[in-house]
Amino acid sequence: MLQRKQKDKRDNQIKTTRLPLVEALLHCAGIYRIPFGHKEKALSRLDRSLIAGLPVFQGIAPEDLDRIISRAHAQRVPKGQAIFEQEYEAHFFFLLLDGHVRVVKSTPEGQEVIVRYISPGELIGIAHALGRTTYPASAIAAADCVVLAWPSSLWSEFAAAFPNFGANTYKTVGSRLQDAHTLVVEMSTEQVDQRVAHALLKLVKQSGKQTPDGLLIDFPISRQDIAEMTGTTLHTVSRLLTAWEERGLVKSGRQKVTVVDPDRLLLLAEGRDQRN
Amino acid sequence: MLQRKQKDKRDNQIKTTRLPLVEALLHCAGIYRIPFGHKEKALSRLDRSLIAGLPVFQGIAPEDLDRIISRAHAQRVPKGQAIFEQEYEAHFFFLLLDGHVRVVKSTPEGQEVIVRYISPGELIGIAHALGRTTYPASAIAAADCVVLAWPSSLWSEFAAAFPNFGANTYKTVGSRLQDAHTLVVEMSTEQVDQRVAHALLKLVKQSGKQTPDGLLIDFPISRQDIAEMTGTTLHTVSRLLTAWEERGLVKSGRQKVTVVDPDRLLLLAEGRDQRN
DNA sequence: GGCCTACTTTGCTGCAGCGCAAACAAAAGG
DNA sequence: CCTTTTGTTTGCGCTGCAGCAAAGTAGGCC
Repeated sequence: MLQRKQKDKRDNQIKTTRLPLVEALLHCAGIYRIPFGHKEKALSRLDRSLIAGLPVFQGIAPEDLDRIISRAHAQRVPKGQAIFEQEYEAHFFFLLLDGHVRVVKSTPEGQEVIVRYISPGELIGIAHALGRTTYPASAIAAADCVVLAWPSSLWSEFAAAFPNFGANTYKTVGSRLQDAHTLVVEMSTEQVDQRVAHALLKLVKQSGKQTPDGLLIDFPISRQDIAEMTGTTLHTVSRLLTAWEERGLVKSGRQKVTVVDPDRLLLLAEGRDQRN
Repeated sequence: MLQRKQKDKRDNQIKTTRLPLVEALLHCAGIYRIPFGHKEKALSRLDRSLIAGLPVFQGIAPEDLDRIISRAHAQRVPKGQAIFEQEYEAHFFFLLLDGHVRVVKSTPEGQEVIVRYISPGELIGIAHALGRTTYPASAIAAADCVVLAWPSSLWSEFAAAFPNFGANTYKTVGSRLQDAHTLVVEMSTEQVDQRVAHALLKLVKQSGKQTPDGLLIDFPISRQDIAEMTGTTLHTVSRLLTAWEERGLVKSGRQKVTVVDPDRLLLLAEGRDQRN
């Protein structure tokens, strides 16, 4: 397909240095705050009752949930930093509380492919649930993030002690497998414009925020990112977006995309577009 | 990428009619045979002791294994027939005992993508382990097959009663997720020739049989099949194979591919090929 | 044996979209 | 405020590969 010469800019991920996990570990107990650069991030509202509502913890008794959460460490990850990196020993698994994360696989040649985006409430780094001891991909904070981290060794312990927890994470793995397969099908059968359209629609579905203009993708995303999701180049993505903007399908700016007309974009994604 | 006009020949899978599951159901007890067209297929050697050696049943007590196997029905599937079809209710899950199966996803437009090949000993149709009630893809016998079939309702029962069974199937799902992700990366970053080379190498690794000429892919596979694995057209695959045959990398005939020089093919797959 | 069907080969044409290059614009940082 | 960095736009040429067409070939089947 393409042969993007290494990763245009964003060379070698200089910014994404490995996180010292010691830093910013706050015990989850009652009300607390994590200082977050200029703004303070109040975690008080992300208490047990809220966490309990997440799909991962569905069907788990409150006291069990307490036991699970009490073993976690909260951690903040500034935009651009790695939560974990491909091929490293998977010492921890994570729950994203706030922010957005992109999961990236790098080829030996240094090209990068964005496998998926993670939204708050989802698990990441569950390498052990896949029967691995190393992370199969890197997780980079697409925006400032807050995560809960557990030592990986606890994963099997939790899964054994709380069958629902195991079942729920496996359900996650299952649906990710299906997503991956649809992606393969898209990559095999669709033209670039359809793939990009599909990618935008997925992003909007996953984290679209209603604005006067339309549905805004709620985290910074560059042309390069979209290119790495769809197996094309940032140039082509740029051209497509400007063309679509002229047609009133989307509206976009620096690291920002708003889908104005999802219906027509869907038509385009499915190749049932009248013009071109 | 491509835009293969529907599925060239092999129109609408006329041959892959749905199987009457009633037919050829033999209870797994002791030594038995399934008549198989011209040749008789002796299943006597596929008895418990052999089945017990499969990864799926690792760590399961012999008496539990008996209980599991006693609830299965053996079934033969002639080449070209579907074991199950996409979108149908997943009433059964299967264990492939003999033969080879291709897992195919069809797009609404009628294009088909081969998601993976299944070898003997692997599970298929485990929709319930993915949290689905319908099959996400079709499974077509690439050669005459023998499968064990269980009603899907038993899956959760087994997983609960025999933790190892559950864990092992989840491990399967996990590794399939990883395979799918590598496939996505390949589709995103590689040229057609690299993708085809990688596909051949995977097939050979999975079911290569040593022959005087080299490693033969041990089931009938057409140019069209390879094209559907790699997101290209049978024409391009044909051209590549003849070119490679001239260079002594492979040897191929009708529905038959032998990899003569896996090392040089790997170089090509990784784009470290000297010429072109 | 001979027909028919399914698979394969090969040439030619066209174009989607990549590679390269260069200018621009908006943040960030000092 | 100015400078630097990082993301975006746009033009142009080139090519990998799909699309089309048509002929050749191997098996299956009667």
